[in-house]
Amino acid sequence: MKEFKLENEERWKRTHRCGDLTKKNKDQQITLVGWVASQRDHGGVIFIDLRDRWGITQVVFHPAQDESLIDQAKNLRMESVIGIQGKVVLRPANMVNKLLPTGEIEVTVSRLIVFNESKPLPFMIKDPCDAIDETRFKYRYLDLRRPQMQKNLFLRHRMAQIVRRYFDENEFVEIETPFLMKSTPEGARDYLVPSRIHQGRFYALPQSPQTYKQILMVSGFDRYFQIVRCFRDEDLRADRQPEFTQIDVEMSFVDEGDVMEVMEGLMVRLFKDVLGKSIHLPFCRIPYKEAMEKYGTDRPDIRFGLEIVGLDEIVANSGFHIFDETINQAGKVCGIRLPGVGPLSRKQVDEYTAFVKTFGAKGLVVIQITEEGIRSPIAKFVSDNTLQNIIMKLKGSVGDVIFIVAAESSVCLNALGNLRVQLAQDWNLINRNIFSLVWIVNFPLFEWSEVEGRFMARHHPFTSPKETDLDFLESDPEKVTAKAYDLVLNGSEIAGGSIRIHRRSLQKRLFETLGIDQATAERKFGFLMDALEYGAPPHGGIAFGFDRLVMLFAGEESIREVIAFPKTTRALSLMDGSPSEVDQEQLKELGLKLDLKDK
RNA sequence: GGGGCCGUAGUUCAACUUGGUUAGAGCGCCGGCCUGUCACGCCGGAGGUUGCGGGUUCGAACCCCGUCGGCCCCGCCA
Repeated sequence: MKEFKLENEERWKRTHRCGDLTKKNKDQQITLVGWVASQRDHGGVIFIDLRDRWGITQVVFHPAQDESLIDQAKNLRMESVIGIQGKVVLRPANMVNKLLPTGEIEVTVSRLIVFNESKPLPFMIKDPCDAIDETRFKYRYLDLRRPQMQKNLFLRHRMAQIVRRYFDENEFVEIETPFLMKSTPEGARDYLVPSRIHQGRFYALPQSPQTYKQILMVSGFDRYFQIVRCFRDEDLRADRQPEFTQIDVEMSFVDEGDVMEVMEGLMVRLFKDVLGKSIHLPFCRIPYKEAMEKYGTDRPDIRFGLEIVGLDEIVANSGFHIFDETINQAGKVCGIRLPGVGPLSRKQVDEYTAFVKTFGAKGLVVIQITEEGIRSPIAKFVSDNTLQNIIMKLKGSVGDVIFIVAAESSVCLNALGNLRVQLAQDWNLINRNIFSLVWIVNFPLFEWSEVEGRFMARHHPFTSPKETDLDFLESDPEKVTAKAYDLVLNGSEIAGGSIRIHRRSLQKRLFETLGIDQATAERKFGFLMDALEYGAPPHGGIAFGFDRLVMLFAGEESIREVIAFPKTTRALSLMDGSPSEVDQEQLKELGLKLDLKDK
């Protein structure tokens, strides 16, 4: 590798950026800096595509120029960083590159400096990237040079700015809350941070700034927001990272409708300013119960039909023991109808059966309505009458395929809810041009946890019950509805919030129902309970999953595509190698000893 | 914690089903040619601990077990 000198770098201050030059700049003497995006050596003339954040400009070396310049240009490698000085010239009409904004011109180079040569690359900087994820993550700095990744991060930036402007205009104040906070019992696993000064004690990284923002309401800030990192030590998914970004919002003296209205305004603004789309207000609101029954999930994608239909009455006492048994054990028999694409092959049916089994369903009953008649493995077990009733209830006609799951109620709905989405994808039933925004409301406040053997807060333990349900809090917790709301975009939960409890007495009752004894509640949440006793206003709020929102706006399938430095599904950072072991000295200073699980 | 797919040259893949001579190809890299390309083109060349460890076998990229890593899903994620 040749040495080069960086003499008098001032001279290499750029006059333009790589996306700037057009025929208006004809004959100007200019300086550009950037990366070598491609080098095309024709033996005589040499072309370089010079790239920076703003674009690409073709620069040309002509053989008439001095030898050392040509020699340098010949040896330029991809992704080396260079500066050039030269003259802007018009390209001959038949050489114009219509794909480039700068395609009408090129720069005839008279001077070249190589700021830094690049080694041969592990992969080409191009869209789409042809490297596997593992390689992309290891060389994330190269991956982030790709136009698509830059575009995604610019989009993320723009959305963050719009969010800030919107809330600022509406008199929300952005206040930073601590990253080092108290570990709390409920919820996800905490990331812990050992304290050096107080050995044996730990901070936790926030799962969300929930308690702080409530306390800011007690302090009278009335309207708060923050674009803030949150941390949850749980297993990862395409839409879940251990650290992720939330748009956190809280308001005082509001009810559910007030919070939703402000958020609808934000969504309207984002859709208009980012995507140029108008969306209709107010968003449709679906009660939790209806969402579960019709779509088998609390985050329904309503861009397509395939709604779930209950078949309990029709198949009760049908003589088909799987149906009968399910209903006897208080389970559910439900079906969905896939219109007009049948009949399906044996292989397709097997695949869908395997699919519902991953959600705990024991099997999948398929009824195919064909020109030749009805085909179904259950035809020999149930009466023609029952079969006809099922088809009638689902409004089936020739070419349709009906899928039925019989199982414990939540398993049945969950399996069909997921099958519904899978079918829509497989059979192209989703209109990609539509954005469906729905509020899910009237959530149950509690959920019975088999694992814990107690009721758990479905949202979080500070969520207010509806006043009408207060009497059931102790007697029949499952009946209590929460003042909670989720916002769902195309089947993705992008925000969730609630009106909070603002009186200590009610908060205490809630902890009791959750099986958190008074001492524990006092120890873990005493500061919040205390605050509620000093003039806490009625308040509520919401939090958006910012990464998911950006992902959906970017049309990406994974939030890793909109996070600069993401973790893998094993929560590793392949670029910097975190998490990593630390020196004994560091542990000692913190008063920690390792007691590792045997492998 | 569980299930599925995957790991072969710098890189992306093929060869694995059915074990058998020297593990192939594209891109990149190196050398040569080329004055209008824009993923330039043409000719030639180098480049491999088949993730790692063990087993089966006369013989393993291929079969088996374990392990590490990537992706997707279930559980989990107040």
